Amino acid sequence: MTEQRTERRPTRQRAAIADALVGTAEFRSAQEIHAALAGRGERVGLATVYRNLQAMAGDGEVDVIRTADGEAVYRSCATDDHHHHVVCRSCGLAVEVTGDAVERWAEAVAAEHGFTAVRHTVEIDGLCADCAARR
Amino acid sequence: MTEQRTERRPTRQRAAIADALVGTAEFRSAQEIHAALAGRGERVGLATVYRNLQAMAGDGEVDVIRTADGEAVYRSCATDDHHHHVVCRSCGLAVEVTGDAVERWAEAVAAEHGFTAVRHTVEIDGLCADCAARR
DNA sequence: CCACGATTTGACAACGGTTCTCATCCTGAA
DNA sequence: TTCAGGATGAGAACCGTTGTCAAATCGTGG
Ligand SMILES: [Zn+2]
Ligand SMILES: [Zn+2]
Ligand SMILES: [Zn+2]
Ligand SMILES: [Zn+2]
Repeated sequence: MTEQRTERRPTRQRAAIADALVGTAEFRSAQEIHAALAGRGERVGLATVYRNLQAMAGDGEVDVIRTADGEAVYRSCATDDHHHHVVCRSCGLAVEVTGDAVERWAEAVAAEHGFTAVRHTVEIDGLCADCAARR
Repeated sequence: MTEQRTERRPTRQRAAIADALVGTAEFRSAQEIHAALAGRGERVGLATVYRNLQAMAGDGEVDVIRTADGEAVYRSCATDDHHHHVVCRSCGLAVEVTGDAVERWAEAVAAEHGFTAVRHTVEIDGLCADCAARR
């Protein structure tokens, strides 16, 4: 359960990928990040992007969720603490939210059925105010 | 927001697929279902399994969730009402759960940030009592 | 400053799940 | 029964992701 911060070596590529993630409020796929880096002149292999992204996700440096069609999208979190997201279906805008209520509910309902080592994923999506207005 | 029950034609294949889903408490992938049907002598094309499965999911007849590696797995729900699942990471056992607390929380936290047309997915996973004991 | 073992990278092949294509088969309605 | 259009199946196509392995890179000890 304890996140073991695997010792990893700092490289230009890793920094570039991390850079591409900061500042963007939306979730981005590995391929989008790869393209963004390429367009910016940063030469980074696609496999490297995938490798680093999942390494970062494993270390909890970034959040990763699955789109409806199964694609993995990443986002650098503002906080290290456990949290969830409300994502706009139209523009991708994502805000981070927390809620003890859900956390406790998840834990309780699982325990109630004899489950242990419980984890959970909660994703909320809708239309942000801007996109709703632009209708 | 209202699920429009698309008029679909009844076929032998559709029935077979629906059959393969009832009785099993675990989530199964399209390919597993296809294999199960084949082994049972039911000849159904893989594409057809995919098509029907997503059609049923669209109509809310079955639940669909994504495994960690992005594979879509389906399960016929015992109830038509909105609910969630607690799934065993080891054996796949799934129990259906509901909770007004989460529903309200999701709605509230989304509205709080200006989001509308809100939806959500909540998946809880852990080790069921049996699997935990079998350690 | 340099040599060396361990990591990391990158180009490309391979993979696996899902979707597309389209000729053929069925179904419900007339 | 006939007919128009939805449904099916076999296989190719798609596409995100992972594997391969030689070459480049990094930290370290000398
Ligand atoms: Zn938006
Ligand atoms: Zn949580
Ligand atoms: Zn179990
Ligand atoms: Zn719910």
